Amino acid sequence: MQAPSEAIQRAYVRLMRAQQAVLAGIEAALKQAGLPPLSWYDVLLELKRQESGRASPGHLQGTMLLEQYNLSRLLDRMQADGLIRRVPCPDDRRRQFVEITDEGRAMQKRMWPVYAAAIEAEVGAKLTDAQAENLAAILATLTPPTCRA
Amino acid sequence: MQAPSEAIQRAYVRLMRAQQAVLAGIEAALKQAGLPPLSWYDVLLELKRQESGRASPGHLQGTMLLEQYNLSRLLDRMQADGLIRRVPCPDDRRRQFVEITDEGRAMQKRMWPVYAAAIEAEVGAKLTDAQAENLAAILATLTPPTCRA
DNA sequence: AAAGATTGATTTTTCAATCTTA
DNA sequence: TAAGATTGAAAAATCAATCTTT
Repeated sequence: MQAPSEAIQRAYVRLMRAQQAVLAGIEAALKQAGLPPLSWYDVLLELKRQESGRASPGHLQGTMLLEQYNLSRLLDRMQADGLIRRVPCPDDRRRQFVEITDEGRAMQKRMWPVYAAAIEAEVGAKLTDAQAENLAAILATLTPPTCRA
Repeated sequence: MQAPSEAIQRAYVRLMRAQQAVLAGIEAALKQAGLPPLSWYDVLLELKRQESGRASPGHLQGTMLLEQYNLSRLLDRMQADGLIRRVPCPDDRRRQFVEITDEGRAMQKRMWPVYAAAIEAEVGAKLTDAQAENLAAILATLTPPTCRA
């Protein structure tokens, strides 16, 4: 058995706790404002970033570290709320595109101020920029290259 | 609105991604070994750490950052599997103790090698001890004092 | 009324297929 | 057969009460 060092164990536990605390604060702020959960924002932002306003489910899955079936149902809910729409892909009819709607763009704009304020409260208020740079650099080592923001 | 700086945003995103990647790796290792999820381990370890082998649900809730109703059902499942047992509290009959069973202790011992190897693979192999110390110190700032391992 | 814990109903996630096209 | 995506059934998480004791 490979026993992790004390230092590694401490870092691991704090990674879990810190993320949970930050995430809980942010989800609570969104809910408090009557807005949808964070995963919806992630999808909206990723689509909005594309010139075309579209991305393949596979791409979303990769950037969001989501299971396929999980994404499928997330998109169901977002489509039911009119924030995205599924568009068939002419080249390969197994595939499709997910496209952000005007309502989706409006929702992203509406969510950002609340989200930004929550990030500021949970992280910005507690770390200097130098600490944040340092933190980001170390954390990058723990994440596969493809999902590094 | 308080816009978080670029540095803060980067750190925030990487915190989310890194935790998710590490956690997914660990849960996968446990499942692969036919063991219960990580939250079960957290409960077992916290109980084992107590001299009496007992803790109040409120204490578990605090150390694990769990909702009350959520913990209640987690304990149901663990009790059904014989890993813990609920013991009435004589002083205050609203309260109770959660007590680890011999089976529970055995399960904790069985889980640790797999868990340890996964922490080593996900974190230990990617960070020096110095980086881990650094990381832990910065992350401590983001977590309420009560849940700092 | 408040604290500690649980429960019913609902939503979300997960697992294990399944369906369609390449 | 494999890739891309979805689905039914089961497990877990969530919300809004509820129950018991203080």
